[in-house]
Amino acid sequence: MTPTESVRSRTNPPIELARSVVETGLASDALVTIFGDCTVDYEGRAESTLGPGDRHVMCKPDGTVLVHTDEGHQPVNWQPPGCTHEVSVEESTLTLRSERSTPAEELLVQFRDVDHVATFDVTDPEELSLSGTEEDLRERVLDEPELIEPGFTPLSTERETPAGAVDIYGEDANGRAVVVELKRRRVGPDAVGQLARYVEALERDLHDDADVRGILVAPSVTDRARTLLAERGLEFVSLEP
Amino acid sequence: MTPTESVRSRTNPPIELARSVVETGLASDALVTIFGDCTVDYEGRAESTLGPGDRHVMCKPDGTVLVHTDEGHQPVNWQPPGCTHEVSVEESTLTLRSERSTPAEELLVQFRDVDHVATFDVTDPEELSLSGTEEDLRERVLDEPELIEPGFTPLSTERETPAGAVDIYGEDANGRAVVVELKRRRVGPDAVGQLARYVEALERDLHDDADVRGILVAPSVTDRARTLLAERGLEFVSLEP
DNA sequence: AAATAGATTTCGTCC
DNA sequence: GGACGAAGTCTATTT
Repeated sequence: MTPTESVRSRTNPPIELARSVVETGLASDALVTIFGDCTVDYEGRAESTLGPGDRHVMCKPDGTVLVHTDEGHQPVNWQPPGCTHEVSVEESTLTLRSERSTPAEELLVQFRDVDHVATFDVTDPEELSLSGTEEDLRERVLDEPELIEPGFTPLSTERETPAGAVDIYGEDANGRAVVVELKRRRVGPDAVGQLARYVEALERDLHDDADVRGILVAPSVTDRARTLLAERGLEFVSLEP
Repeated sequence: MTPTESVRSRTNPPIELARSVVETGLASDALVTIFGDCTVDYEGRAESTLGPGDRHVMCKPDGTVLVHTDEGHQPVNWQPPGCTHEVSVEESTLTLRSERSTPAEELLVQFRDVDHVATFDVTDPEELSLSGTEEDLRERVLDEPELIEPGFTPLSTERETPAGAVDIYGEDANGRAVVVELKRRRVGPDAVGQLARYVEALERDLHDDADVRGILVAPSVTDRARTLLAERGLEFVSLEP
């Protein structure tokens, strides 16, 4: 793939040429971008309208659509992967329609002016290598169980309980059952509730009246979470990710 | 703003020209896009590396950076608003560096080949108008409290408890305190935990041994959530958004 | 397709 | 700036 094949772009294209470039790009599984003055309407899980303004629209070959303004990490409107796109010209307006079912959702972008159109053939063989996730934290604890406390012995990960899968299930130096809930960031009340559900479920599951220890492992906790931990008789171990 | 002023783009630009266009765009608060074969390295709350491949990079005037592959709604790498960008050419490699502090994070994009560069002046005076949110649901319930049950009387929204603010606080036909937790989608165990915390906190707050009803209002609940509701003595009312 | 929880979640709002 | 919860969250994994 030579560079001249990989990119086709036009600045201030006539509307019919813009449509043609976009249509060809979509049909050839290219990544297509359009910049111009447009309105955006969405209807599906919710509903939204967006009056005229300059936005950058990206259509990916997997059916994703992203509409970006000049601000924010998040697109102002979008369509998730798997949607089908359709481009047309209606009354001198370049129109992009993206739809999906389950749930039924439709995105409509109408360009009063198209300033720029480009299509890109994308070759990307690489996978992202990410570290510092909760899974990395789990592996570290399994390698060094004493990070939780001396004598802690992991027995299984993803142990199933009626309340869901526990991050790490094990026992302490005294043979008491221990549920460990890992978080890579500072935690609030939600994580305490999660841990409490696991502990409750496991106590019933074991149905031998043996109480189960619950340990929340995270860099830190909020005040309210700390209070909840105390109320529920749960413990906290500080561990940086 | 005429179209010729709003877009400056180059396909297969010489590397030094690419740098110049990007730098000028960043300096003039334009939205800048680069497409080419690049590697991406991130270090901050987590760490990641991404080997060479074709990606679309967008720099927004608010300091956002988005790196998109040909798949997925989410960028493969990014930097949130507020970052400072720096572009340079090092050993024939166009390099974009984006940094922020609190937390310290850095994104490094290095282009082995630049296929396309464009800068866009964005004029966008409009705000998104969105409906079908949880807030809309709350307003509907306040307008028609009988949607919860006959005789329900809302007393306040955002009522503060030691566990956080309750969506709707009110009383039933018998004058019993009611906590309503609203969700616009089908809910799982987390929402039940949230409601349970509010009910508990309120029962203590009122400290008159009067038990408090907790009602989860959502389109539907999962099986596990339904079980948890029963265990906690909480109720469910189905309401479409 | 549903369920469950993580995410470099981001975003808004309130304190 | 921290805390808390919503989001058209998305995404991966498992059932």
